[in-house]
Amino acid sequence: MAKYSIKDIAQLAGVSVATVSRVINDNGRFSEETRKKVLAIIERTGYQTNFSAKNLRMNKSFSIGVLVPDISNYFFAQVVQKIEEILFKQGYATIICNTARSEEKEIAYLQMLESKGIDGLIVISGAKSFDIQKLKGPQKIPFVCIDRKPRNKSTTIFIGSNHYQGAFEATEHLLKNGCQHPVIAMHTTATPSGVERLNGFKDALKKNSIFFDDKQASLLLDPDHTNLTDTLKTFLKESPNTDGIFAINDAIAMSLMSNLLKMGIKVPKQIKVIGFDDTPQDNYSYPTLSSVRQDTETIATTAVTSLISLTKNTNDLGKSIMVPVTLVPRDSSI
Amino acid sequence: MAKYSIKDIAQLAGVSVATVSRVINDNGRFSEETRKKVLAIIERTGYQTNFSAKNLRMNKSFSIGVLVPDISNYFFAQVVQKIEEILFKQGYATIICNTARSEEKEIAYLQMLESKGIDGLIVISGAKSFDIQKLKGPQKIPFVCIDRKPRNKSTTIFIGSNHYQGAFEATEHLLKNGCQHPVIAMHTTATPSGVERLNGFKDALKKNSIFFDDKQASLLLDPDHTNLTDTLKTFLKESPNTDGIFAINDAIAMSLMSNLLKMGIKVPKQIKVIGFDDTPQDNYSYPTLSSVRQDTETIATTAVTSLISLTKNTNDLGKSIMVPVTLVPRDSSI
DNA sequence: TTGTATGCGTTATCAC
DNA sequence: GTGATAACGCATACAA
Repeated sequence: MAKYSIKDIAQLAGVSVATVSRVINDNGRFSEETRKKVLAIIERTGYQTNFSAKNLRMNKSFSIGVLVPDISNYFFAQVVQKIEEILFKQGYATIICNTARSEEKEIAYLQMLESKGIDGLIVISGAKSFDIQKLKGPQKIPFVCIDRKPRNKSTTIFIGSNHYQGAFEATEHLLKNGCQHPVIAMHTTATPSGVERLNGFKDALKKNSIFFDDKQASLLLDPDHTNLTDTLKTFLKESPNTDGIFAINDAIAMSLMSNLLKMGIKVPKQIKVIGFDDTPQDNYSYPTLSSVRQDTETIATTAVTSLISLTKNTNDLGKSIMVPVTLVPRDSSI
Repeated sequence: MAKYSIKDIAQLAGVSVATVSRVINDNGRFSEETRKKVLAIIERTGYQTNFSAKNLRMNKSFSIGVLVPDISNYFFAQVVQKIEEILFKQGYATIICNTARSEEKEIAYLQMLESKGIDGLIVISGAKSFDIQKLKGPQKIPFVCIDRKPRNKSTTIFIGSNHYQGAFEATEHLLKNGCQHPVIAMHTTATPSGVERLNGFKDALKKNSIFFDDKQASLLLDPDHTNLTDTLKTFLKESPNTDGIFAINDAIAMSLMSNLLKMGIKVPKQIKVIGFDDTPQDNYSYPTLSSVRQDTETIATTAVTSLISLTKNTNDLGKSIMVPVTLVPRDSSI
């Protein structure tokens, strides 16, 4: 026997397909007796809904797409994992789209997702602003942005950690622990979260009456960490007073810290270091790395909830949601 | 105007739907003139194939499922990323299924994937053997296993790193660098790859005429790393001669190393450490962590190629493919 | 070379 | 409370 269809079930149960459909979806009226009868047959045959047919008929696909720059980044992976978990509970499949930061791939993905008739889209991070107009179809798919600037705010809901707060607290933490010349280490290309973190850093300095010198206090790194050692050495020659580093993420913090140690500079004694993201490795490095933890759980939950609500009504469009972060002090900054 | 259908295109182009379909799929014969005409309309309207309809008709979904225990594990993330990249190039969507090591979730996922009519399945790791019989449908979906033992070998293609070789080389590396009492650190629950690594470790000892004492030479850890510090201390008390640790993955290696340092034990001077997976953090820890690199690129490519070939013919069923690994010595073991 | 007609499995409308 | 049937968009067998 090939796969059972609703028709087969109807036949076996001695009812019509309409009735079977009603029972399956608990939609409309039917007697308790037929309900039991139909359900029994379904159980016995192992009948499964054919989603392609259902999708076609209902113009709904029960799947949502997730656009992410790099799934092997711990923070992204964490968020995607949570998103997927929640979506699955709600009956949605998650189609993962790793754009590898390529605009071209992003467009190609968008096209495919649209063709598949996805019910919604979650866009995570990315340097350029996200433009839903890239979709060809007339009716735009609902989408939410996590740490990614939308081209047009009023077409989406924006969710992100309070990067500003995190950076501010991290910087003040350095100052309180005695740093007089803290610097910020970041990538040359800035995501929205990166910009916010920079602002938090600057404002913490300002509040403590420390002048922010663009050149002296910002250590700019290649995204792929080439020549990191050289860049660091050059920087320290030009900013010899550096006694604290706020790194925009843990990967940068880690690699800087290990380079400092190799150069014979003691962490945290001579230079204190603090990162961002609170990756598990922070506990295992030597010294252990201070960091700022993002609440991935809340971010993911909020994103999914917002998206689902968008599929039902558009009241929340234009909203912006900020998720608090927490400072996690460890040995590298104390 | 709502979304365009093939019917709309036909109308606009002044041909029949059949012709449009033929042009779109380059299937059957049609004149160059009509081809151009139809394509022009498609271009102008932004028409996109409705996959739900296509799937229903062709009984094919152009999407494949990936079952993975934990996407935030670096190795898994890496493999999934590559798989997704290759699949996308071939026109397939990747549905990610994070089982969180739960049997229950796995079954639920399988059901959903089957309902969606996925064309194939890639199963990554997992402690229990994978049983495709969990699927309810009559015709079984083609699938391949990466580092996961299938219940029945002849129903799949198995792909995995040469864990044995990696463990063997890592252990010999420790011995060559002077270790006399190396131990293996691993989780209490063993995946297929874990078992292979243990075998490699044992055989390296045997080859070098070192007796493997189950108790003295294996450091068993909780998968969630609770009480790791205590476990390590107890172990070292009972095996005080320990001068080298082969950790079954980098996370374990890292956390052991940091604990050793905290206890005042010098790495690599007193105890050498080597891990597995070659995560990026290995370069940033202090000391940098020696490891064994898995060739995620080849693993992913092989998995996808095998799966696609399975969808076309079943000749390769039962095959087992082993991907070489490479030793990456760093400071922690020299 | 092109058109007509059918059916894939489902839901929803309408009639009974 | 239940059944018959149209429609979703597409590919294809068969006709022309």
